[in-house]
Amino acid sequence: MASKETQRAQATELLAAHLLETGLAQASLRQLAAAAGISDRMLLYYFESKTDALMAALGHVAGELTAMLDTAVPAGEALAPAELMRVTAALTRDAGTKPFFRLWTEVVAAAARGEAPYTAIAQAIAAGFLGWIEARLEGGSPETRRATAAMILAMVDGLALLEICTDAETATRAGVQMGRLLHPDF
Amino acid sequence: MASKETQRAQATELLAAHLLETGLAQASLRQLAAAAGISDRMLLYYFESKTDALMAALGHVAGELTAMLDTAVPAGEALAPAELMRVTAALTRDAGTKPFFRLWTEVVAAAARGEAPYTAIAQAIAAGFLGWIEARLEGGSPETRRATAAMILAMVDGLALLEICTDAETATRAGVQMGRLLHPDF
DNA sequence: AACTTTATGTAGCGAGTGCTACAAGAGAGA
DNA sequence: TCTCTCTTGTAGCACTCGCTACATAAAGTT
Repeated sequence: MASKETQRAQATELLAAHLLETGLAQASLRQLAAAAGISDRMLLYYFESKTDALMAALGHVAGELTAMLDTAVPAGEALAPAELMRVTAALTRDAGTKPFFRLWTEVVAAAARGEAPYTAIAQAIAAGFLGWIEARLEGGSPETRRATAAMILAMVDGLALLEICTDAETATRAGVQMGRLLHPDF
Repeated sequence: MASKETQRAQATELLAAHLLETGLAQASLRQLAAAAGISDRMLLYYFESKTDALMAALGHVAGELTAMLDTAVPAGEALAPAELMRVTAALTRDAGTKPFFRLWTEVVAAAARGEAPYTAIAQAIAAGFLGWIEARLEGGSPETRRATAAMILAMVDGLALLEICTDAETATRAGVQMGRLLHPDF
């Protein structure tokens, strides 16, 4: 018989996969439990609350995404702003990372609504993203790099939003146009 | 005694004000009714359904915002992409329009979750925004203008999102940095 | 074997959701 | 005045939500 920790870990992975697949809309206690192959009663046995379960699952998701991003652009590399923006924008459109950014958008959206657990989660993940981008920017003062990193994150988020309320092609063209309009050397 | 249409119109205005103030999170049938100063029973007498009421209220909000934007940049003017982006980014940060963009973000967010009424609403409003921007862009082919307009909308949305998951100052700096990195003449 | 701790199922609570059936009051036309 | 339609209140339905009380089964522990 597996221990509580083991089953919690396994449930976390299943929950993460379920969130990536179906989004936050299908995230009631009973739906999450079904996705993890257990009863809602047991979900609340492995986790303190629904919030606890969501935080564990979203943390797991964030870890997966970070690993993917690190593979695409290792920590040692440093790129010019325009170049890094092109790379990150392309990453956003990549089929492998798309579900992640879609889910990320939903988390920020929930934070926008002021739903309690998501506000903290969104801030934590955003801070992680900003750090990731900042570490891969070359040149400039720390302040400039931070501002540029924030700009890149805004653009990536904006493109993800655009894809929601228009269509994939419009978003792609917007990303390409963004690359064109940037100073290539900065 | 006021007619049904009159009371519906008055309720629409009150609902719009309530949505601008409190966001979509406080938009249950009973909460909306309370904001309009009527019973939920009457709300469903003036409107066919909650969806109907929301669409009317959000349509009213969109009309208000369009009027404000038209005042800031009249329909006749045409600006260079970098300049229009600066102007729109500044408009986003303006105290008067801020509640609108905050609500707009929530609507797109709900659309991202696949909540039925919001998907259509978000698409309609986004199309309106794109048209508004496109009409104020100078030069370039229609395709280029459309792509540039989409880019500007993505940027504005991205900055609004950034403000949610970081802070106002970071978002402001990102907007400023965006202006710096753009080709001034395009 | 007796006992304690851990794991799991059953059932349900109280609150909130969008929405509706029913009836009573109000106003207008005959 | 007598209908007849329009307006409004009361009450509640069927559902979902997160969560919990209670009981039992399994597994150590002594």
